[in-house]
Amino acid sequence: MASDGQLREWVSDKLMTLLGYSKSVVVQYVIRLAKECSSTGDLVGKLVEFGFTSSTETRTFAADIYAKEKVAKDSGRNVRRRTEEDEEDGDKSSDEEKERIRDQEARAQLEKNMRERDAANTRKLMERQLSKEEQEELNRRSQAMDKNDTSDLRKFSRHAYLQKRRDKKIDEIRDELLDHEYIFHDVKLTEAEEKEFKYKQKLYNLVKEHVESADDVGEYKMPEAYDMGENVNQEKRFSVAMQRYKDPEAKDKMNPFAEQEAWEEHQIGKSKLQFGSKDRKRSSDDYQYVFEDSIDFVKSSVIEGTQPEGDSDQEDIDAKDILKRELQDERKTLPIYKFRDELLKAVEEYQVIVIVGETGSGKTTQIPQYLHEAGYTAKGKVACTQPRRVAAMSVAARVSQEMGVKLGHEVGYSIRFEDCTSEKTIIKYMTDGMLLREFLGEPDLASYSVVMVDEAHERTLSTDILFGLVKDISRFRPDLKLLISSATLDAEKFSDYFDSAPIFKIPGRRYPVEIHYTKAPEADYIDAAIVTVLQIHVTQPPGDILVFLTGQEEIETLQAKIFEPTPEGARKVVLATNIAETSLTIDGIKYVIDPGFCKIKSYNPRTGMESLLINPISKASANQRAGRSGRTGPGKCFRLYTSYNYMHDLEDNTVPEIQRTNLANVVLTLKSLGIHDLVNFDFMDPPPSEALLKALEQLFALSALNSRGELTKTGRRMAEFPLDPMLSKMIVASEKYKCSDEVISIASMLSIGNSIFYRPKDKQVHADNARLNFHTGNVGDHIALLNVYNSWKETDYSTQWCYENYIQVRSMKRARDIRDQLEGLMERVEIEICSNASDLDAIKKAITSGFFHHSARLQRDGTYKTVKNPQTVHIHPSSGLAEIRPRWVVYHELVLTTKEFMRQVTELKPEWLVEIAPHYYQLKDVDDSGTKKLPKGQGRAAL
DNA sequence: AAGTGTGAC
Repeated sequence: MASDGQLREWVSDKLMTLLGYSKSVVVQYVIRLAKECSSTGDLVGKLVEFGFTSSTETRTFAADIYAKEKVAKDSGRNVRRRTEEDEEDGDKSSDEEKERIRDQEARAQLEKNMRERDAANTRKLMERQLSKEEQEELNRRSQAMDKNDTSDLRKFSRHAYLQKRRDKKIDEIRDELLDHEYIFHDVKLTEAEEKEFKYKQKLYNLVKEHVESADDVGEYKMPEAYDMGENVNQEKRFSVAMQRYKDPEAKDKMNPFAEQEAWEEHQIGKSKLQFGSKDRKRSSDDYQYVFEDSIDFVKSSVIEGTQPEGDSDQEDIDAKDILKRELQDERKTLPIYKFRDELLKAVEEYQVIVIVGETGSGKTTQIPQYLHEAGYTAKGKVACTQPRRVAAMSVAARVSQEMGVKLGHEVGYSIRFEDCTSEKTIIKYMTDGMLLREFLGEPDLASYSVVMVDEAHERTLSTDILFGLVKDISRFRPDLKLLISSATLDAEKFSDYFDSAPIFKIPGRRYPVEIHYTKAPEADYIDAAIVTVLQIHVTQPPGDILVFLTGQEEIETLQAKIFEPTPEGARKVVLATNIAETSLTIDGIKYVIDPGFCKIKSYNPRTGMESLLINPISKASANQRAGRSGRTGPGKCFRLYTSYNYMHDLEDNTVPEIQRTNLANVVLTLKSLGIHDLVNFDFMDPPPSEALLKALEQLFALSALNSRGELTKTGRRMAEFPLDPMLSKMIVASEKYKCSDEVISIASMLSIGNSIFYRPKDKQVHADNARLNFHTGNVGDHIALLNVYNSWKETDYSTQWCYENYIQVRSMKRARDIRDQLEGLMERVEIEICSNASDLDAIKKAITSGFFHHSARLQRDGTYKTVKNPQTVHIHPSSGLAEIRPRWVVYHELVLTTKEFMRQVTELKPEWLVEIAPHYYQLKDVDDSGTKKLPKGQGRAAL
């Protein structure tokens, strides 16, 4: 054992440089010191005397030792023994005992602190008026205390414990290393020992580095929630939507929609929960995993950037203080400005022009203004369609600013539920679906002089139909100018479709993107993605990573608050679905990882079944993804497939939606526009004729079309509703059953989809119970939805009520919007709104009038068989009737997931089918005589 | 006893 003098020297030489505490040798020594001291402060003084600096660490150290000394009575051991015993179980348990005592102390202290704070808050409350949020927080806290709910406290102390434990473990390693150095510094080690020592040293340095930087900037920190309250603030809403114009570098974008909050919180909660457990499971072998299993990438190509020369990237503007003149100057810096005159000349010369404008070229904001300046608005409005609502809004807002007019006056936008236009409006941004609706009221678009179909390459259902329609009217309206704007890849195709229309190219502002492919195909793309993320992290310069996955299940740990700025020096990894392909832009992304898959919905016209399956993406999609890395600087895209795969296995373009969807609604729309010959309608990519026939057949059965395929009065009324024809028919039929009030509520709820109820993983039982409340009496899922809507209405559309019943507020608000719209349309089709809530059969008959195609009958084996086009199906387990299994059911939709499921199911009396749809069902279809051998209680007698 | 790609009217 070293003398005190030696020890002192050793400590100052070795330990002080490392600012250590709890080194076992020193612990031993200091414990002796501590015994002589009467307080922590006293001990600190002694330590400083001894050679420690008077730092926070020293004070913490002193407090730690002092407390330990009070608890532990064992102080007589020498250095080596103690280190050895540390590894023994017996000592561990006593350590744990100490931890527990400390844990308890910490909890008691915290509880005390919280009570004190609570009391202080109460005093404050009496002194001043608190804000609503503060009051809520206070209430919540005091409630938690009242209920003696110590879960928060436990969490807190557990957290503190883990933190301490981590520090302790790090110290242990360091102690070992120091001991090693101290004892063996002049002893020759075996190779294995040497290796072990080196490994521990490396480990310690890594961990230390990590811990030190994590306290500062090394880790991504969850930002605080962005709270906007109940009422949507227009100014804020637009300020967010227009962020990209204000500051292309801005990284703190915020969530524009208040109602999104609850849902997001729920989602974040889910991901947090799962993150913990996943992390634990893997942590043991992660370290080696990274280095052993790396993926070889081949840099294969570079997508060239496009940066017009002399282009100062000054999009930085602040809407409030900047003069209009400066806005005008800025317009001139856009790549498109140089092509202004050329473009206007082309528009004058040709009726249809295909514009290839890359991102950032300014086409969407500038072209309509150029057209206005050139006088086209004198002859009629300029329409510009967008596939997304937010785009229509934000672009309109920007343009109105540039033109110095109020939004909604000369420049406006029109989207569902929101018409921000007036008689003055000459430039109108709108969603493509909205223009399609306008066709119904104005089949020649007489009030427009120019129609610009933007983002045409996205090939949404609406744009595809618009193509056919605008091409058609352009023949008898030579004064109507058409601009089709698209991405590079399929410009030729658009040109061909529009009778060889000239292609006008405008460069954008894009940085080059390096494309890397894997050398060999990867077996598991999720694993490959993880490895690639780590590889990028270790080998590549700073920049955030975007990973494209197919679904929520894969994402799980999605960081919902991706819009927050990345702390300096940290790297952010964003896991997203293809929502990040088009719908939102995340700044700071430098690396994209593209596993090459996405989920695609497809429709089988033969069975009428929809399915959502994982498919390989298209080349266009892959390039779109790659492009996401080159927005703010040169980027890199890592494709988790080989270049051979890319060249030979991927399709050029994603199959357009029109070829993989139920066309009933499309056909009804076209028919109501007077287009009879659908088979010869000029689709850019014609849908399968089978799908068209199926749609026609369906509409005929719904009596929307007569036997000659002409629109009937019912059909005309149905076309007024922006709904699936079966839902429209249900509404039209509700007139007869005098229950239109209930039926439009049901229709609104059904058209939301299956996002009404939610089941947090930790509260599934509660959520299921809450849901069952709406099913009282086994009324069926449709009536249950009605119950949900009406209950929500009774609570005056309460958000709190939604939380209590595990219902998504966002979906409910949407349902209310839709219902309001439907209510307005009822007047147009002259259906009186009348309520008949007590007669459930009447409501069910109205439902059956729309959905009689979707009937199924129970089989002996407990499965169901659809009545027409027999196929085996099952009631979806989320249905209230899943266990009841009525003999006859009508269902809303059929989805193929793990099985063929009927979603939203209601019991049906078979005679209704013959009564309501005699042209579709004969008595023999609903005859039960062939099923005599059914078990008791399910036989004929049940009828 | 299950499963939520993305839009739009």
